[in-house]
Amino acid sequence: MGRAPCCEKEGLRRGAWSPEEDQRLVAYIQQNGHPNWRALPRQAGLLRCGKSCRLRWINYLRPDIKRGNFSADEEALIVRLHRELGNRWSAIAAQLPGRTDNEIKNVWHTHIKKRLEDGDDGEDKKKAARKSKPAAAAKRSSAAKKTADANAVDNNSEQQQPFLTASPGLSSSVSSGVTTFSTATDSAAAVSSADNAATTSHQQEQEQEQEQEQLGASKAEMDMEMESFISSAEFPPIDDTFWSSADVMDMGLGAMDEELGLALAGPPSSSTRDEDMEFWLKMLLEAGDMRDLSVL
DNA sequence: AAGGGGGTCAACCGCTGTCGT
DNA sequence: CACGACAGCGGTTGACCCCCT
Repeated sequence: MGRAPCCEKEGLRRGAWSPEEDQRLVAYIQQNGHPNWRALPRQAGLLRCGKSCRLRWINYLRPDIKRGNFSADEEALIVRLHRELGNRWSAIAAQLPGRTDNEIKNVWHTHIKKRLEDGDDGEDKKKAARKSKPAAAAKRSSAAKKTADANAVDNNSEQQQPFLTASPGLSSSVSSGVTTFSTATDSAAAVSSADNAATTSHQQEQEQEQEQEQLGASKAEMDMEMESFISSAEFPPIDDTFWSSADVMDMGLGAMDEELGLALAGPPSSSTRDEDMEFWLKMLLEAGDMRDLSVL
């Protein structure tokens, strides 16, 4: 039926977003929401395609975005959900509060998939040692720099900075304050994944139970660690309107745990990424899931 | 010290699903 | 019912950065 191009290409900016553009977009959405992505860039005074604005907001600027490395539990959950849902990244993302489909997709292709394909312990550890610290840290700091730049642009409106780019401490395996941002999409995805879960075979359930037992289920321990971390961490200032508008205060860490659900059996309370990696590798090997996963 | 190779991530592209008219 | 507009999704790409040789 001949679709019109998503936007007129002429005169529209492409590529990396500047701090000014970020601020403009955030300020506009903060004030007006995003009832119409197509019209948004024009109304916000941005020379961007509506899709580009949407993507930028969803994947980077949204106030509830959780940045930093994925914890071992998150990766485990991704593996499990991917086994159940396939490449339905948005559905998977719906089960991981604060994570975006794009991010999960990236992590899958760059970390998890390779690890599962390799199944090579020694090589893995070598890679993990290389990746987990410097590279990842560099990337994070790069993102952080961007935020810093944005902050520098408008120091006066600092308290309005919605960006939740991870502070250095947030790059650890422990997640930052996690909230959910309930959207129609998320709900739909949650419903679809729930449907999917309902069709999960009894055998899979048994496997999951066994896996949970094997994982040691130190959930309470993890909760304590999480709370401890959050209470000690310093978060960037966030405008209250974001929290209220996003309805995020309704959901605390307990709710997050519920959302992650039984699928989440936390690792031993490891505080470093390397330890997470070791846990993860061990878990995969011991859980006997590698047979299934290697097919992927 | 410098260049190449590989890893990572943000952003783009094109397709599909949904909803309103 | 047909059509168009829009949002959302998944695959892919390109730029950037670090490590290794």
